[in-house]
Amino acid sequence: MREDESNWFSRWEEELPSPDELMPLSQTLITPDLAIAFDIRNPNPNLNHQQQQQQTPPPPPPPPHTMAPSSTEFAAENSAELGSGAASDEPARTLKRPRLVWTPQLHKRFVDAVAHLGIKNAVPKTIMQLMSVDGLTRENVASHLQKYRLYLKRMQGLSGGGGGAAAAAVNGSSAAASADPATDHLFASSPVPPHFLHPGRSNTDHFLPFVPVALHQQQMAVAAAAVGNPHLQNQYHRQMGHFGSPPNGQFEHPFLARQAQQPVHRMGAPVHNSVPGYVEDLESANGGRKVLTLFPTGDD
DNA sequence: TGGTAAATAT
DNA sequence: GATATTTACC
Repeated sequence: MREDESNWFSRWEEELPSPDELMPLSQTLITPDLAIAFDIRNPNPNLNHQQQQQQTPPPPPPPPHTMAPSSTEFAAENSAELGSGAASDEPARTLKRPRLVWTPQLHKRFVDAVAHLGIKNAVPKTIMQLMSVDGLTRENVASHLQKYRLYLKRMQGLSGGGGGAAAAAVNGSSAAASADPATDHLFASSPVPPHFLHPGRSNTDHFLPFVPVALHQQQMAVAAAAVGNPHLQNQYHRQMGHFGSPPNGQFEHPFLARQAQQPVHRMGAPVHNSVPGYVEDLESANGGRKVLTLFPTGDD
């Protein structure tokens, strides 16, 4: 196996949903009522296709190369409580964010970020910035990173330098050689850059021409399916203030993409196409729980 | 700020 | 009961 990085990029691009496939962020879904309810001053559906954040302060960890146009902003924002009289002032602040669900795709993004940064430079903050997922907190990433590292460790141990388990995991298909079925399921969703598994070597890992173990059709299929999934609609349902929610479970209000201030440029290369962000699905499960899903789980 | 461990939720 | 994610601490 010795492909070059271009492969990654290619794959990346392929896996990235095209602007057309993506749902035009929020605005479309924001009804006047919602706008008011959320105190949205500018539901302006016209000029909201561009990210206004063009700050490009030299990030400490220089991005290895350029990742595909990943300006996708998955929004991972929770809206304030409505009517429930909870915190109705400041939005996400000290409020309890809904549990974040790491979907295969979100995880993929994570892995990609880590891969491009290199394990060495992959720290929560940086990863978070690269991922550029709105609403994603450093804690979220740190937490996930912790787990991910654990997973990698397992892989190393299992593969024992061979690559069997690792390869299998990388393929993410038959997690037969995996350590934890459940854990692997998520992690296996995205390919694990080989160099992740073998430390030692050079220090500048973030440049290692890593090699996709085996990009099998399954992988592509999975990615494609996930990306091209028509379900990419951001139907964010949630319980409004009124508890008399219809049993059918209708979408109360769309989530609001919050183009917060991203101090760091996204991994996205100089892409001018304003790629609509991914969407999140915030489901208020059985009367109370709020789960934040930043991505449709179209994966296997 | 990053990493790890414990706590809690699902 | 196990796992996933969050929170607390170092």
